[in-house]
Amino acid sequence: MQNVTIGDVAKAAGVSPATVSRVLNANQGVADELRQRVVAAVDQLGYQPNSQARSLRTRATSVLGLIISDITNPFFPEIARGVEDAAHAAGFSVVLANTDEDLAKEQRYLEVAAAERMAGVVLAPASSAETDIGVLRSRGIPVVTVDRRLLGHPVDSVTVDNLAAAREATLYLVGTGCRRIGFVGGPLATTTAADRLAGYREGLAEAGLPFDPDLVAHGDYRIDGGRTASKHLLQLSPDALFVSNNLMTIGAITALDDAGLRHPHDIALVGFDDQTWQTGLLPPLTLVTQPTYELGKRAATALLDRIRTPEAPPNDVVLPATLAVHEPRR
Amino acid sequence: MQNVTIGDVAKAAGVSPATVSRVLNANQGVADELRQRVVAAVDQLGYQPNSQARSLRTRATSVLGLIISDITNPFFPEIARGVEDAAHAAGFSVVLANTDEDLAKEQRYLEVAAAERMAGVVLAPASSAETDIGVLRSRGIPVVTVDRRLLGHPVDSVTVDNLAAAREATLYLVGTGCRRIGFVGGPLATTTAADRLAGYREGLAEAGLPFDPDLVAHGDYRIDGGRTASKHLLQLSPDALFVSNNLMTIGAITALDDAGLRHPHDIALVGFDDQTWQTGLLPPLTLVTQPTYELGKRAATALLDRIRTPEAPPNDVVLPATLAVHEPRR
DNA sequence: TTGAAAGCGCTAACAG
DNA sequence: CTGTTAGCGCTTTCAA
Repeated sequence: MQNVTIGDVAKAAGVSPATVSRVLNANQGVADELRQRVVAAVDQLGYQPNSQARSLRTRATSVLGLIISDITNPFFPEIARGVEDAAHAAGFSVVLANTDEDLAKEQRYLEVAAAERMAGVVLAPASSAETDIGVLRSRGIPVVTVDRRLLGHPVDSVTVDNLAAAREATLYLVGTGCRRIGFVGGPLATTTAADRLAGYREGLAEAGLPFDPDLVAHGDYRIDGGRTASKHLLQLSPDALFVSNNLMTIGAITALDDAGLRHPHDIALVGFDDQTWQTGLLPPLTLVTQPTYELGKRAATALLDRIRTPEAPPNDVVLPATLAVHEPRR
Repeated sequence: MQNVTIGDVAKAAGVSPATVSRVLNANQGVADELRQRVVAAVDQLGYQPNSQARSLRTRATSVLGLIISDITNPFFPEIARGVEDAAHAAGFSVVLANTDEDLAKEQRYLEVAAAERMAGVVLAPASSAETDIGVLRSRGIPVVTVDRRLLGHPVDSVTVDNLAAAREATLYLVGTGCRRIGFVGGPLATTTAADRLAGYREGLAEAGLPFDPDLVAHGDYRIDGGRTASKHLLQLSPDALFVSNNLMTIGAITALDDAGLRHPHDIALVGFDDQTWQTGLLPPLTLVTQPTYELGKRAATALLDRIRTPEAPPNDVVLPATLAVHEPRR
């Protein structure tokens, strides 16, 4: 029972291995009687095809890579879930890897993907310019970037309209009367950070407000970075803080707390990314909300499409991010 | 450049494939000169061994499975991260799968793990009694359960002392003066739910309080389940609610809100699992805190150990869960 | 419609 | 220390 091979099944069914293979892969015609004998033998022996051997022969695996910065960042589990659901529905497995925004680590995982001959990779690149997908490229392994784009390469991507969303959020704050809006940005190596900053600037411009570089501080998309950046900005007594990702929003809340400020009474606060903790807790927060699960799901389906038709022109899917206003009285 | 094989490298280095293999696998002695020629050829050609071929030959893969209920439940990303960090440090990749506590889905993923000849599986079983790891067993694929145990089979496990933690939390509530403590439990098919319930009962007994079955309601470890169960219990006007997992704690908070009750003023609330949202938000909550990352990491190392020494006796690692008291004034 | 045979890329005996 | 050879389990021509 240890290791049933196709040969064992063939013997048990009184046919050749080729016939078993044909039955298993729904190939050609196989006489009904033989087919039934094979099927019977398969589940009598509990046979499961060795996918290594199959891949070796067919030069195709059914494994996708999912390379993100950190599954521990609450933004990513939904993405991962979307990717997996789509992948598994198509008979693919997904291998997860965390880069921690580290280019070297990212590169190592790209190499693993190449060595494993993965069918394709969904990637949230650590850097829009420095991430190098050459290892995959040269082996014909397709890549779809998710959440972030890769500049300079024609790669499929599934992202959100960060610029529009940030612009809208900024205009919303202006609309509630804010004039000195501090912006907590992300690592500029990512397109999300760049786009959100651009949206903030556009919003300001559109409202006729000046852009003050001092009111911008960059964090690392993590709690502490958001806290530090916010603390810094709070010294300049802004009347609002627009924080450009989920974890940094938590950091900002902490910074407000540290400074003895309360939102929405003392200062306006707009964050990014709806999360579980939003439910019924804290004073509700106005947030830019992304269709996270959808992002992952679309990325996976785009990748699967690409695997089927490698030559189609690259495609950028851009989903809307919407502002969810949750401000009580001020 | 498309598909460099070991033969190409051998040719380029002027040696045999076997020698290249020996260099790559740090086998035996290879003369320094040859070794250098091989190394040079490898990175000149950008060669990466085909892991399918290697696995086929060696009958060993470097892929671990991680089968959990839902990566979207904030409890699991930390586990996943712990597993991955340990796995990657040992040169293994990890394939993620979500069962949604569905036995059929779980079974399918176990079969995938078998078909892929994974080196081992870290599993949070959907049911302590009904989950059947026979597919893996019969193929000699080791399993370590994490967070939950599997009853009736000698399987390695890495869990937390749920009983002790629940008992402690219950005693804590009694200590603050509570007498009618409602318990929101999880799906009894899981050992965590059973153990936590047992701990609650022990705590009650130890405090000399009666166990009232009416004060127990079971949810499904998800937000809505927690909300419904809490709502139900609140009708019996308990003076405390002890909620046995993270998502249901959020549901409970919502239920309190719905009922116009405020913790800690109107009712005591103790939850499970520290989470990001705990930081600086809501009125702080007393929580049973688990070493989640550690749980994942230990599970992976236990699995890797088991892969190395399949015959060692099964081992149950039990980590402590601690009560983090965060109650302001009432 | 079915079977025989070759070969995917690698490693492990076995010679030398 | 190195090369030759066989074969892991599968699919896919090619013949019959």
